[in-house]
Amino acid sequence: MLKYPEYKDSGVEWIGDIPSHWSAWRLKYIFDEVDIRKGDKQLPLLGITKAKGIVLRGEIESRASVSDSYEKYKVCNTNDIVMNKMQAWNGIFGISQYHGIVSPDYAVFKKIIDINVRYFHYLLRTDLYASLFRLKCRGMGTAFLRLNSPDFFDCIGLLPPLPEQQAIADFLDDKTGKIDMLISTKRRQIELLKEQRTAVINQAVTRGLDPDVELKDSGIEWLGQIPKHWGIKRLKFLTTINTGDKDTVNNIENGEYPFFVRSQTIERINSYTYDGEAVLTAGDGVGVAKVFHYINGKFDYHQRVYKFSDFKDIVGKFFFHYMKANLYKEVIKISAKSTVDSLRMPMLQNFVFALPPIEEQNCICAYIEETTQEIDKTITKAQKQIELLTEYRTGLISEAVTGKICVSEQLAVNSGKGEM
DNA sequence: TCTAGGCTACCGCAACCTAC
DNA sequence: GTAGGTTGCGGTAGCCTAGA
Repeated sequence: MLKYPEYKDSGVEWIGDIPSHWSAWRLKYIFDEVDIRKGDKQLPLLGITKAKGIVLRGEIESRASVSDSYEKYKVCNTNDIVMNKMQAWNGIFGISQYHGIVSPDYAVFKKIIDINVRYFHYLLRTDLYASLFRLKCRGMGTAFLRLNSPDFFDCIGLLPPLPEQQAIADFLDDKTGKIDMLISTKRRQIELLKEQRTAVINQAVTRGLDPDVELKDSGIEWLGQIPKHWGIKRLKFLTTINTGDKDTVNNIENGEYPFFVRSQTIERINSYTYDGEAVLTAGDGVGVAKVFHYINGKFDYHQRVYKFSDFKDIVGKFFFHYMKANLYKEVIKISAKSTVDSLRMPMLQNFVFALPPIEEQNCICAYIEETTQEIDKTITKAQKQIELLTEYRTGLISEAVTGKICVSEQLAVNSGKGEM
């Protein structure tokens, strides 16, 4: 990366050196606050996210309520900078691409000198500025951290010559666009790998490993066809079902044994009520038919967690994979919409298993473990690549907007000659 | 007495509301 | 205008109680 030929002390400790031809101005000389309240329901309601900046509220998952009356909502125009006062310390700023309205708790700023707003979009969202805004926030030590407009105006903004602001914004649009595309490709790859993983397990536990095997109708709608030599058995003939007797509060930090509660998180405890091979699943809540654990050893479990153990004619691991792949299909049919659904014991006891001979079950489990291990490795690698790309993106933006790197050779040569 | 159905409390988050 | 209280929502977990 190129450097500028000459740097100077910015005079601001937290900024450090800046290119010698750049300026540092208080934000009050760059922006003014606009507070227009129109109450116009025709205008789109906007929100801000860390990832995307300003977006239509309908496009984001916001749990916040919306007031019946829009009288107090603030109007923002295209190219206005909008700040979520309560989240400014987290880099929640954005340049609006819309003419719309925002929450009364947001602040809307309009430029009062000729600047490139996209440059400031990048600058104000850096970790450097997020840290500064956090220090400036009122209400430290309380639940309410807010950056008020006077404290925002009091901050120093870096001001390269206008053509350079444009060049930095163009450079970052180009680079971050490419990085975002790469990240998006990696995310899609992870999604596909997860789908592949599910499909591999599903196929193996309901059709076996031989693609040419002769099939028969299972007689169960959601199960469809199964290999001709497989049997059908109900769960109650394959395992014993129990529930635990503990509550989540019984967990002990750094306890000796695993403690299975209703969520995916495995707590710790110093007691154990079972020692052996078992499969566990949440008995109610959102984890129903989604949260599964396989264990072979000592553990304890919650009063609303089902334990399946003492397997007969079925291998524990096969039971685990089969339940994880198929139980949800059955639970959906009986569940109410409430978040507190409960597995009905009769449904559970009569849940149908397509059952290969024990030897084949072992082969299927070995195949699943070998195949998913490879898929998991690829997923981990892709996740690591996303982390690295995200870090690179953050670093690149930070270095470009603070002048630590120069975005073009021409700028490096001409620096100092540009004008505001 | 035990199990499990169902209601409710609690928590975190984010925006709205209002007293000062 | 600001600070801090309130509200709504989704998720998690505790409590009460009817029925076996």
